Formats: sequence, C-alpha cells, structure tokens
Amino acid sequence: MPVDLIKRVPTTTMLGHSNEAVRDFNRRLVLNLIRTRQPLSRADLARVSGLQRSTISLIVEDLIKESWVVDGPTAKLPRGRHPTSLRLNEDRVIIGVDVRPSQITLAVADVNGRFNSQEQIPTPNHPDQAIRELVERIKRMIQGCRDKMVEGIGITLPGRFDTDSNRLVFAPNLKWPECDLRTPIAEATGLDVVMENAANASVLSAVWFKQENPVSNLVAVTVSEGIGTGLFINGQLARGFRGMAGEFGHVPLDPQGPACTCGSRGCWEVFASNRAALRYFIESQSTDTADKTSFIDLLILADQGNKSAIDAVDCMARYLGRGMRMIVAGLSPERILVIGELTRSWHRFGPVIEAEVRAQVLPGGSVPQVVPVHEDGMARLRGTVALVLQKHFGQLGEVAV
Amino acid sequence: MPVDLIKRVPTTTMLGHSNEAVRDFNRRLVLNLIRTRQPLSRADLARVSGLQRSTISLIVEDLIKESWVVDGPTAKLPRGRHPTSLRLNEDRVIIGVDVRPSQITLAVADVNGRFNSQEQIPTPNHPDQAIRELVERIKRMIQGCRDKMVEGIGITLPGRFDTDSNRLVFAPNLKWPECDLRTPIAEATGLDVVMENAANASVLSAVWFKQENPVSNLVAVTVSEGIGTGLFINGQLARGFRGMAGEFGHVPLDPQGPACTCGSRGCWEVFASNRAALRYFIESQSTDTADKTSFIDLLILADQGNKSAIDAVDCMARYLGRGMRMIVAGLSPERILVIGELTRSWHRFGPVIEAEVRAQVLPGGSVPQVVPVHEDGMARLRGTVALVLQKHFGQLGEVAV
DNA sequence: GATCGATTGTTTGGCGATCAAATTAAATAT
DNA sequence: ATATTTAATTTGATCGCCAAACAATCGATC
Repeated sequence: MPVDLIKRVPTTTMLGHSNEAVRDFNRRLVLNLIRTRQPLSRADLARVSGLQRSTISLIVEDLIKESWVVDGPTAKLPRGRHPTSLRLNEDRVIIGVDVRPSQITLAVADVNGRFNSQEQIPTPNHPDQAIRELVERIKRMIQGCRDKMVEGIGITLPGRFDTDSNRLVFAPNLKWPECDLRTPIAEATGLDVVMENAANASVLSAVWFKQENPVSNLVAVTVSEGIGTGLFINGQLARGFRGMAGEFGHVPLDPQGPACTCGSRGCWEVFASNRAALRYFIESQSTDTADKTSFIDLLILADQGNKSAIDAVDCMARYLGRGMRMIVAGLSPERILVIGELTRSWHRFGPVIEAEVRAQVLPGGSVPQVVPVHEDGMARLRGTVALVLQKHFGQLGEVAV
Repeated sequence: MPVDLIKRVPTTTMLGHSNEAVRDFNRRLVLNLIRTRQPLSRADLARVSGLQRSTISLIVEDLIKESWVVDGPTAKLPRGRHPTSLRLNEDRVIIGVDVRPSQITLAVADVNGRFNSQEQIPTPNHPDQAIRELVERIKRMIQGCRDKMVEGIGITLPGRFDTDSNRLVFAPNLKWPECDLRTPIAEATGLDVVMENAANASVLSAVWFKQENPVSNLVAVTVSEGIGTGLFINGQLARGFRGMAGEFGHVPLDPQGPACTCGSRGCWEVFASNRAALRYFIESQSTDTADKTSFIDLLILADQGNKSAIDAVDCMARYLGRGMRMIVAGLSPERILVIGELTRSWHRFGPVIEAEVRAQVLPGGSVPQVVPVHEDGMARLRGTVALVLQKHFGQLGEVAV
C-alpha cells in the first residue's frame, strides 16, 4: 500500500554532525580545561580529558597557533622530563560595560577576568547620549591596547531586553525608553557586542570563574533598588522565552501590600529591596530627619545600635528569606547567591535569611546553601567577560569541565 | 620559574569524544527524525538531516538490524524510483504505570505511545502491598507479550522522590511513607525501572509525542487535589537539585490564607485546587447538602446554572491565573499547559485564566499561550513511555529534531 | 515495447580525527 | 656514564563522513 512521504524538504539546516564536530568539541574541552585548571601540562590534559596525548598535542598546537593558549615555564617534577605548563593567552582582552542607574563602569579585562584598566561615567538620562559617550570611550580603550586583540564588548544592565531584537524593553530602575543599544555600538566599533541582564551576568561570573564547588542548579538574587533573579538550571542560564525570565522580584507576596512600580501590589521587591528597608526605617521615625538616609547609611546606623535601623534591616531580611520560598519550592536550587550592598552586613542578614529558607524547605527537600557575593561590582563586569568568551569557549553546560 | 602542576589525576572519567561519538549522535538524530516524522524514506532523512545518503543508509541498516526501525511499504512519487518508507518497530513495547491516590493504571504501549492493553487496580494503603501487586501484574503483562521486546517500566506518581536514592520522599496526597519502589520492582521483573513525578511525566508526554508547534520553554500546571508544576526549560526537564523542583503549588499567595497540608499558610493550591473550589462551594451553601459533592459534580452544577457552583469555579479560576504570576514573571514560558479535571469545563476556566495571565505579563514581556490538555489519563502514561525511551533516543534537548 | 529522465538507494575512494604504540626528548638518581 | 622515569612527538591503523559514481526502479514518451 503506497504511502505519502515528504515530497521535498529544504536542506537549509544542517542537523547531522560530521567528523569535524568531534574536533570542535574536544578543542573546546581542552580550552576550558586550561581555563579552569591552568597552569596545566599536555600530559595533565590527556589524563584529565581521557584523550590520547597525541591528540592533545595536535589540539594544543592549534590553540597556540591561533593564540588562545601560550606555552609557559617548565614545571618541576620529582622524576622524569619536566612538563611545559600551558595557560590562556592574556593578550586577548574583552571590553566590559556595566550600566547602573547612577553610573556606568567600563573596563578592559583579560580572558581570566582580571581587569587592566577601568573608568566610570555618570549614567546619562537618555540612551542616545549614553551610546555616544560609550562609543567614544570604547574607541579610546581599543586604541589604548594596540598590542592586544580585542575579542568583543559585553554589556550588562539592570533590565530586560528582547533576545530576538536586542531591544531594551523593561528597565524600571534605569528609566530609559525602549531602545537598541547593540547595533549602534557594534557598528561604530566594529566589534561583537553581547548584552545580558545584570542578574544573569552575576550568575555567569559565579559559574564561569570561581567554581570552587560547581553546582548545576543555582539562583542569584540581586538586591538593590529592586530585586532581580538570575536562574542557572541544569547547568545553563535560563532566560525564558525572549529572555524575559527572572522577574521573581515582581511576584506579589501579599495581595494587600503596597503598590509597586510595575503596577501590581505587594511584590517581593516592595518588601525586601533596599528601598523597602529605607521605607521601614522612615515609617518608624517620628521626625523627618531620616529622609536623606541612604541604604548604606542605614546599615551603618544598625551597626551603631540604632533600634529603628536594626528593625528595618531585620524586616527586610525576613522578607528576603520569605520570598525565596518561590525559588526553594519552585526551582529547588542547590545554592542561592545573594548579591548587593546588603552583603556588607551579612552578619545581620545571613542568619535571618538562612533561618527563613530552612523553614521553607518542603519535606524531603534539601536546604540550599545561601552564599553572599561580596564583590558585586566586579562580579557583573566579570560576567560580561564570560558572556563574550562563550562564543569561543562554548555555551555553559555544553562541555562538562 | 618552575610551577606546580597537577601530579596525577585519576583517569576515571572520559570527557573527550572520539569518532564514535559522531556516529552515536547521528544515530540518535536519525532515530528521532523517524520517530517524529514517520513514515519517512532514506532520501528524506538525508535531506532533513543534512547528512549524505550513503551515511543515512549505513545508519538505517544498523537501526533495522537492531530492530528499532522497520522497512515499510514503498511510497508513490510522480517520477523516479519509489522510496521505501521507514517507521519505528512497534514490536518494542514499554510498560507504563500511573499511580494516583485512588487507583493505579498499568498499560503496555508501543514506541509510538499507543496502548495495546490496560488494567486498573485500587491504590493500596501501603507501598509494600502496591509493590507486590504491581510485580505480579507486570509479570503477567510481560508473559502476555511474548513475541514483543519489553524495553522497560516507567512509573509516574503524584509526589517527589530523591533522584539520587530513588526514594519517594514527599507525597502528601498519596499518603505513602518514604519508600523505594524502584529496586524491588526492578529486581523482581529484571527490567529497567524509571520513575518520574506526575507533572514532569505530563510535560514529557507533551513535548515527546505531539509537538505540533514545539517550544523550548513550557510549564505544565496539573490541578487535582493539589497543584503540581512540571518545568521544561531550555528544551530540558528542570528537576532541580535531587529532583525537588516544581512545587510552586506550595508557595503562599497570601500569608493570611488558610492552612495548607504542607504546614504553611495560603499556598497556591489552597486557593486554586479542586479541593479549594469545593471549599468555596460548601462555604457559600447554607445547608450541609453539599458535603459529598465531588469536583466533577461541581462542574456539572455550574453548567446547570447553580450560582454558588459558578462562583466557586470562577474563584478557583481566578486564583489559578493569579498564581501563574510566579511562572509568567519568574520563568516566562512560551506556553502553559493546564491539566486536570477542570479542563472539562474549559469554557469556564479558560477565559478567566487567560485574562489573569494577560494582566500579569510585565512590560515588554510576551503573553504565554495557555493550553488545556484534555486527555489527562493518557498523558501521564504516555509520559512514562518517553521516560523509558530516553535511554535509547537520547535525553530531551540533546538532539534538536 | 524500448528509451529517456528522474529519483532512490548502494558502492567506492578519499579525507579528517582519534587511537595505540613506538620513538624521541629531557631531567634525576645511581 | 647509564638507567629510569615522565613528557611530548611521530607513525600507521581504524572509524566515520563526504563526494561522486553507480545500480535500481518507476513513469512518461516516442
């Protein structure tokens, strides 16, 4: 009995793999092994990867020829020929841009995430002006590192942008209109430009660089004016459809709560952001003297023993932990990173948050680690480095290192 | 300057890939292409995959030899030699077990998820008894299909179990103690046993079998006594650390809400499960006649015009939609599947849920599709088929078909 | 009814990548 | 100076895909 088959299928996509795919994979594997364990000898690579030493030699030869890797000094061993150590070539640099509501930080970093130079400018009110200033400074930076190879530009900002169109579409704290930052900067500089939300950049930084004890399910909670979350699930960034995931900060904890900038009521960030703590503080003050207190001031007041400040901080911490119920029950990560100025007073926040989180683990579930990330500023910038490097080193989760 | 390198690394793990990995990948690709597009000719496969016809021929020869694929009838074409159509060998079968609070369903399915035989038993009060009865019936089932090859056993149940130890650890609606189902059944039958949470099984069923318009970010919300969620993120099931993800049903929507079985207050499932609707209904009745109404009865009453029933259903629908804020804002899926008895009255639930969801999309975000899944019973069972087949066809997300 | 055209499916030789083993290189201990 | 040990390279074999030629099969056409 004859059956209807597909008549003609356009052969646009290549799904099958050929022999070169193996080389691609192993090449990325070797590159990442060097990245995470440098310095490392060829023999070490062979042992760690399980590949033959001959294969490693060929791959490394390639990587050196293309100046991703450099031969280092020879190491000392108790017996036998001394191995030559391999490391990443630090002459390849990345330009990182960290956009925040108040200021923008630009920096030049090497492939290991170490910063060579750095500068700051106040954040312009309009993105057009920001683009002009950024382009000018980036061009100067490029000229400043003539002998280096500039790999690309990574930009992180506190907002969401459509991953299809690269347009910034939701940045309530930045107060910029919808716009496309990528294209104008890419065209003006001739470099690749990759963008990422701030919370995601923090996640990238954490899992790319300092994986002392790597986990494949992790959530970063960034607390400042608002609350953002970066989701690392199954060893990959979870960006959601068109990059819109991660707005747990705009989920209501209490439908009767105060109004939020997003239009809803009682969102998590209304109860647990820096702004919320200041609100608690001001409400508890009889006088109006607290009006111009910053969040950092509040932390200092708390450490000086100010009862109202202590209470405000405590309340914020409790709500932070309470909101993590969404993350603990819904996503069950192995680790939760907490990022923001609050980590400076971790002795105050840590115990409260951990107690709340522990109370919320469901029967049979395991308690996630709650880890403060202290060097916030650098974290985001280092995230942009990882962002740019992913093109060459492979997506996270692609290669298990 | 000599540097310290790794002295000796145990070569336990093989990270690097060899040439055979390409064959493995392409083999899985071809197998999945046949699965999703059968019937299909070798020439079609070559066009779709981008591989050479010669390569396809060799791979298909393998697959036929190992009885995964069978040559079918020749098809008709306007010109030229008629192609032979390929399809999956339906002599390979899977035993699926769907455990529910009230009854357990066992079924034998072929690789296409079509069921040959099926039987039901009431759910025993204790897992030990359940294991005894299941083993006995499964053995009979195996004997019943002598000429077929039994690939394995897939079990789905309404609870969480530790993916490391395979122990059931959280099943509030099933009321079974912590236990290991897998090992005794596997040992007694000599077959592979794979287990999965009910919501995840529904997701598997949806993305494995009827991908009319495939998406890579999807959330299934299963509504019955409680609310469970299955997360499909970046084209993979998101099980979280030790398989504990997906309990969005136990996140509070209102801290002042009624107590939940989990120990917390005001959880989503307290407001939006079948049980919640019945509570709304009973509370609004002056008499006690409503005590023995089932959820299905309630839906019928609503369709008969009973005002209290309509209000109860409407309230449940609103809360269902409201709770989806967590999913919409936090995960931003492209599609939300709604599963449970409520889909029988989708004309009542659908519009309310969709309106709530639409109201909750953040600026710049896109509204997820809300899709009811009507054949719940079969969905879970078919999910178990996918579960067992993943070992041979590859994990979801591994191969893009 | 034989030939041509078109399409499917198979066969053949070549290339690229890894493997396994032998070889060369370099350093320490005897 | 020689033996030993480990690192790194070289060499030939194997495996998998590709490209192109070839064989098979069917409809249309002369």
